[in-house]
Amino acid sequence: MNITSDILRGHTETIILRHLLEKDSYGYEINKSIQEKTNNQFELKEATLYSAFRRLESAGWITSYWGDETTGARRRYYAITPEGRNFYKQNRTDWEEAKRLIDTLI
Amino acid sequence: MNITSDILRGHTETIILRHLLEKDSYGYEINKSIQEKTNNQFELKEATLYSAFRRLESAGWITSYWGDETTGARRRYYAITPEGRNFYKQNRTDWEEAKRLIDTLI
DNA sequence: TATATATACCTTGACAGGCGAAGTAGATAC
DNA sequence: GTATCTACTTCGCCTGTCAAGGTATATATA
Repeated sequence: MNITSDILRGHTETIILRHLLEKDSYGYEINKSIQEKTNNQFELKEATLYSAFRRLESAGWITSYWGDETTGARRRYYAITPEGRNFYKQNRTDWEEAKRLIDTLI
Repeated sequence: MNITSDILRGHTETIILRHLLEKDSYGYEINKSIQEKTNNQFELKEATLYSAFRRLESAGWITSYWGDETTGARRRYYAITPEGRNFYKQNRTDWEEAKRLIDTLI
């Protein structure tokens, strides 16, 4: 199946933050992880992923730094901030509420 | 609470179709019904509602006709088509799948 | 040696749906 | 006579997704 962009919309940031709760990570790894978790049913498009990083960082919910890889491609790591954690929690709550609302309406 | 536009996105059409499964209806009534069902936690904005009608009709999922009110404001009634019913069913299925996916990711 | 593939990031511009704002118009309440 | 409710409509903005294109390093493979 494929989850449509419109249903995905609004969850991208929460999905990223969820991943960063566990550990600092970088775009490529986050996306691979999403694919694995969903048995390749789902992936974030690169442009979507990286534009979400920009939003999250400028909102203060994540910070970033370059990894010190001595070999291979460079990696930009992201870390969640305390504000990011709160934002994540709020999103989780909103999602539970939204699920209930949508379920009563469709 | 307020469900955000981004989470709403993609469900507007399904919500409308759901309502039309029961009976032919018109914009104002559909919106009132949504407000009642959700205890005023949620409403479709008029512009959103009516632009969704346009999409649904041009896609062949609903048809419309003017009511024969002899008093009060005129009403444009909408009826769901067989294709609309199929589309609705598919959307329901997709939603169940999407819920599961999102729940594993956030 | 060339070339394909995987890792890893980035930018630009188009597109689509939600929505604020504004308008029209008849009916009813006060 | 004026406010409120019913009922529909259009215009233009905003925002998130994504297709398409690009850069660069490392490894496998033919």
